[in-house]
Amino acid sequence: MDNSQIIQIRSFSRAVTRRVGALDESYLRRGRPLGEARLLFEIGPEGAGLGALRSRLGLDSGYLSRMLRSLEAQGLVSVEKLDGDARSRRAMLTEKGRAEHAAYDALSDELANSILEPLSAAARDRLVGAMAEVERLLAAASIAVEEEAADTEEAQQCLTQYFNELAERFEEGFDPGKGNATTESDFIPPRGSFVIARLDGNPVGCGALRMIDAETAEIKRMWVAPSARGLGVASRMLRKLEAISASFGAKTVCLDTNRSLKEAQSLYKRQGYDEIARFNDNPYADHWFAKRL
Amino acid sequence: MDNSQIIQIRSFSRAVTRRVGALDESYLRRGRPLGEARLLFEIGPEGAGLGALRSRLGLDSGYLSRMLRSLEAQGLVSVEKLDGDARSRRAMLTEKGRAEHAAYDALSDELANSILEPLSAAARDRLVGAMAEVERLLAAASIAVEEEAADTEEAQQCLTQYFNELAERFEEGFDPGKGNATTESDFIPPRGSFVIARLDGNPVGCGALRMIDAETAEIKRMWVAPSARGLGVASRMLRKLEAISASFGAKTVCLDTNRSLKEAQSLYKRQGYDEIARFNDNPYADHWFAKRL
DNA sequence: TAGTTTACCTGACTCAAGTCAGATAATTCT
DNA sequence: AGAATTATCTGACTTGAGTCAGGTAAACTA
Repeated sequence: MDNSQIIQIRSFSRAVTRRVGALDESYLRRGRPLGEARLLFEIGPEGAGLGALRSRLGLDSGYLSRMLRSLEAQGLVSVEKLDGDARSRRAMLTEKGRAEHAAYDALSDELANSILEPLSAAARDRLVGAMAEVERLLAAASIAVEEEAADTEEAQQCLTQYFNELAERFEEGFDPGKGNATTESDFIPPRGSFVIARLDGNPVGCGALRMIDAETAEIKRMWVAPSARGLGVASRMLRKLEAISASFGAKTVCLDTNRSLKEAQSLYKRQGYDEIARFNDNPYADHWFAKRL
Repeated sequence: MDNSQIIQIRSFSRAVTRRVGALDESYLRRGRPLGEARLLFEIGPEGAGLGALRSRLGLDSGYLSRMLRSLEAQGLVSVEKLDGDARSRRAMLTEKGRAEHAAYDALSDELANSILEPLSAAARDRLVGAMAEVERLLAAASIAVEEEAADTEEAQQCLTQYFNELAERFEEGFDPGKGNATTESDFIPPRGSFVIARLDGNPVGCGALRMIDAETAEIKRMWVAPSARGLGVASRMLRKLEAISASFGAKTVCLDTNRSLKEAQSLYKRQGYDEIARFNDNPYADHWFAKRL
């Protein structure tokens, strides 16, 4: 690993916690413990269930309860029984609580503004652009690719989005039923596998493989959500699927793709796949690739 | 102010404290209170005077003392009388303390590495580049331009660097004495003024003005340290000097510049200065500018 | 040389943050 | 119906972080 990159990251983290970290401390500035301020902020104008608050803020139930009593005593929050379940409760901001919430909001805006204010318009654009880039790439770095079952609701959501996109992009349209001998039951180990890429728990991509014979795996269903493209998610999924194929005994991985999926073709070439002759009768395939593991 | 920029900054700060903030919490991971860990880290392999530690970490003297006793008890730190002054003391890491310091260092590296690891080489470059840009522009945003006396040691250091640079850049060389009727005593209010731009307390630029008659101010000594160029420091100093000029009753601000200082000329034009006829006999001046306030 | 200042230390405190072991009431399971 | 589970609450605790009011010895100042 490039050492100068590590040094830059450490330096960045120091600089940001020093300069932008002040933004967090602004919560403190309204004469309230940080914990209560965060809680007030997290409850928000719409209110929130106590369970959700506990898990989002990572609080002990006793601790949460005590802080809520304190906020109630300050007249900022009311806790009401609501749902069908009379055990679970919901915290809501009172009138005064909403005003307080708005004040924190204004403070945060003000602090963000104080960062922009000294800069020229051009420098502001550059700063905001670079922040967006950092945020996006930090998100990319926290994407995890894991083997999962293909029949869960989330897997199905990925596949639906994948099929919708194919229908939109293929010149000839796309009908999932047509000439498609593969089903999700092919993606169950050890005859196949299914991976999902997740960002903060939410699926942002999927990919599948099935063994077409003892030494050959076929990659299918490679899809990345539009919001996560350009971050290397596809190649990470591909590498994961190749590793799984190898563990199933595959010596070769092959796949097909449509002429309209240009990015996919260049990805496969970049990852060491060579174009080969047609090896199946998929009516939507125009190019066929293979790679020896 | 552009609201989408403020939203981006707030979103950035949330993302960064969540993802990189973990880097700070790594200090906690060695089963030691954060305060002690920070202190250990700040003492560093070379050791540090207690006064320096107090000011750098912003600690109460009693608090520091207690933490040092605790680190001593753990065998990580020794505190010795050293300098001439037998009251002041110096904290040094023991052998064990240095090992602990190195362990924190390795932990930070590891965390930085864990951010890079999932990314492709191209994405790493982009992330690190964007981090450098953010860091640089956050620094720029924290630069403060203030009116100060021109005869302090720091002001003199700025001017020395300014003159050295002129000597390097002017084709004809530069001799501060030659044809230079202006001295620092001209930069004392209300006949003149001097501003210094500081980043974290360190001077990174200066500029001066003197009134050449009741309604005309002249800008002199505009200089920005190479490390702080391209961040809009010069235009901020210029605006500050114009505001001061106006408060002294000036209706017009004028200045001269050498043909080799291209950035300066474009800055003045950008800021609304028009080129005018020669108004002084400065042998190093090739262009003359003026702006009505 | 006596008084003041400085650099550090000690003890006694406060307050925030968080943990843990039950208690209580509603709900679900058998 | 009775037992187990769940969502929340209460009380008793620990630990960290930090403040404040002195105290001591060395160094400076008039």
